[in-house]
Amino acid sequence: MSPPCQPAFVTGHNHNHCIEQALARAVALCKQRNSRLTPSRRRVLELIWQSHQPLGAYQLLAQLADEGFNSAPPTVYRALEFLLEHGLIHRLASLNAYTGCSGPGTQHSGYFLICQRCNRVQELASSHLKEAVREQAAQAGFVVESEIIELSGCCPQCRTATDE
Amino acid sequence: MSPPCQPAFVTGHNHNHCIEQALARAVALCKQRNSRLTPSRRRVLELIWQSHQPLGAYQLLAQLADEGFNSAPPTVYRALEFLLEHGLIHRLASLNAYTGCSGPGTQHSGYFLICQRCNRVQELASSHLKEAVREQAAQAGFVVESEIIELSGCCPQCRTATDE
DNA sequence: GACAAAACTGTTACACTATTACACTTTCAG
DNA sequence: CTGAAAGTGTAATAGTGTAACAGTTTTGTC
Repeated sequence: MSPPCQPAFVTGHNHNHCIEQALARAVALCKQRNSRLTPSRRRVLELIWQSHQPLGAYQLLAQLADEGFNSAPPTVYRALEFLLEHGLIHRLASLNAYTGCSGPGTQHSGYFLICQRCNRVQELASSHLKEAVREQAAQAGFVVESEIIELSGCCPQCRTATDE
Repeated sequence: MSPPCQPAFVTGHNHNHCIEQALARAVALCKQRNSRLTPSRRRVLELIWQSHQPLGAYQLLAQLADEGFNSAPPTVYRALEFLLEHGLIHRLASLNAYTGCSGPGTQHSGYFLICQRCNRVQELASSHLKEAVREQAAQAGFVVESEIIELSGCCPQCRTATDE
């Protein structure tokens, strides 16, 4: 499997690589699982990967409509459901929006950094953080089944931009 | 100021204490800040504190309507906005619902344990977790301004219940 | 290939969550 | 008392997500 996508908050980040890799991984994963990456599902995934700025369901819907796809809400929600189930995208609860998963295939919760200036999102893969979370929950006798960790703030690029 | 509310996932938890304390703290805080805890604001806070199960805006609205309050959406959203601003409640992004803040006055982000069996929510106040979060973000050059941490799973009481 | 089951898609309608805008009333400081 | 600020009432609407059902395509099996 190809390597994980480059982090969003990296200078010199070539986003075409992200898109290509994300699509290649999705095709491989679906083949491996005998799942069908149909045209509308594939297109939704592509649209989500067009940038690291998460898109809402109705933004996706509008773009699909422009391209001649069916444009009723269930179309996009079904595609999103499929992509979520296969771990190809994540839903950001704080934004009601969807972003590409940077490391599908490996089972993981998403930890997200959300820049409030440029709206880009970067996924963290921190086993350290995961341990801290589980530990705190365990102290309360709680068994964690799913986690939402979304950190909003200012990314390094926007920080240097506002420093000037 | 009275001590923080007892955690939700505690056996022998007397919830009347939670309600009384929450209201007393709210009154004190608003007095101290010259803010007005008007009847509708106060009633919304009470309704939210009726249990540790978070309530949606329209659930609150329905209860207000039953009691003869004005029952248009802005009524409850304004009350929620006020209570959020004063740190008296939290919004759970994963549920679109609102829950009482167990330690208002002290500035803090909320970390939440959400039981998927009984729907009760307990707030964590973990400086350890907070540090881990900031540290991970800092490694990516990111400055955190607000955090959403919501852990869903099974609380200790529901765990022992299902073990039997 | 024929067939039935499963998966996928199209369509309509609707439920739930939240906000805007504007008029009106109450409260409070000077 | 009076003007400004804060709070409330009301109607309309925007944004997000689901339910239900019919029709089509794909897939596995004989």
